[in-house]
Amino acid sequence: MARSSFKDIDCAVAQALEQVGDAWTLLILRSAFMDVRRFEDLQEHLGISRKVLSERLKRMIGHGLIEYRKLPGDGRAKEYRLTDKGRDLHVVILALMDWGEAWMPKRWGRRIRVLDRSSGEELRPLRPLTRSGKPVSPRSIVYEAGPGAGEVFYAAEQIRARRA
Amino acid sequence: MARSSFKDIDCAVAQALEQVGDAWTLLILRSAFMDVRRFEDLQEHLGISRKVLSERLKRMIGHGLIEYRKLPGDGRAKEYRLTDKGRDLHVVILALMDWGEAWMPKRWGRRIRVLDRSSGEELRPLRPLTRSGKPVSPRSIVYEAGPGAGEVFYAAEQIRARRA
DNA sequence: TGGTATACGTTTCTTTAGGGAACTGAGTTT
DNA sequence: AAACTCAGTTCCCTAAAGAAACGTATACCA
Repeated sequence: MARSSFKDIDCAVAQALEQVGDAWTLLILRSAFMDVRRFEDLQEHLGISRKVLSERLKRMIGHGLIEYRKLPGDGRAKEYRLTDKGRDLHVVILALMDWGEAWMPKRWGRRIRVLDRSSGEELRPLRPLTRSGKPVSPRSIVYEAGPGAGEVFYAAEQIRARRA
Repeated sequence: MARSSFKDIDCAVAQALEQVGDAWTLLILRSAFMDVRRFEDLQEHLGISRKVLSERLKRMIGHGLIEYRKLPGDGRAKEYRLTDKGRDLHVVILALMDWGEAWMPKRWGRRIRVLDRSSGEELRPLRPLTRSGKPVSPRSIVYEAGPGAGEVFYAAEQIRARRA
C-alpha cells in the first residue's frame, strides 16, 4: 500500500483495513498468536526486513494492537504483546487460515490444527450464523443500512439502481 | 506491499495473503459483495486509481477470485463477478467488518447490518466454536501441527522453546 | 577490565509500486 | 459524423519496500 489513507472511507471494512490492511501487519499478528514476541524472533520467523518490521510494530502500537514492554532480567530483552484489541483480530486470522487451507491445501492435509486449550477439542471452520443460530450461505447474505450508514452504503445502492 | 511474494511461506495465512493481502483487493471484494461489478462503478465507489484497479482486477482473475464477462446488449458493457472461491472470502470481509464496527464504531451505531436474505434475520458476529459448538475465547486458542505442517509451525515451536 | 557477542533497532541506497491525469479506442446516441 | 460513454493504458512523479551496513546499549567471559 502507498498509505492510501482509508481513513476517510466511511465503512467498517475500510476502517479495519486502515489499521490491518497490510500483509505484513497480518503476518506479524499471526506470529504473535503463535507466541513469537521478540524483535529478532519476529524478523527471523517472518523473513521481513528489519526496517519494515520496526515501522509496522510502531504503527501497530500506535493503533493499540500490540504493546511493548521490557522484560525483567536481561536488560536488552523486550517484548511485543497483543492487546485485547489485537487479540480480537483472531477471527480475521482464522478466517484467512480457513480460506487458505480450503483453497490452497497441501496434499498431506492441514498445516495447522486449531484447538481449544481447555477441552483440547478442535475448532470448526468459521461460519456466519443468524441470531437464531441458522447457518447462512455466502449467496444469501444481504446488507442493509444501519443507523450509522454513510456514503459507501448509499453510493452502492445508487449504483445498483442505475444499472437496473 | 512491494510484492514480497509470500508464495514461499508454508502457512495457510501467508498463502491467503499472497492472493488477498492487499487492502485494495479486499475493498474490491467488499464492493463486489455489495453488487458493484463494473469498472467505472468500482472506480467511483472505491476512489481507487484506474491503473491500480485494472491491475488488481487482472490479478484477481488470475487467482480465480472473480471472472469477467461481456454483458448482453451494450457492446461496451462488461462485468466482474465473484467466483465461488471469491465468494468464500465473505467470512474474511465479515470478520473485518465486525472488528471495525467493534473497535472503530460510529456514535450512531452500525454502518451496515448484515442479514440472511431468506429469513430477514440479522447475523450474529462471527465467533470461533469447537466442533461440539462451544464458544472459544481468543485466549484459549492454541495451535498444533497438522499433517501438512511445515517450516513456519516448527520454527515458531523452536523459538518458543529457546525462550523458555 | 578489555574484548567479543547479543538484542534491538536506524540509516543508506536502490528498486518497485501507487496516485493522478491525460490518452486511446471501440461502441453508442443524436 | 460529432459528441459521448465505457473500459482500460500510458506517463510521470512520489512514496514505500528490500538488503545490507552501521549504531548503541547491555551482557558474558577470561
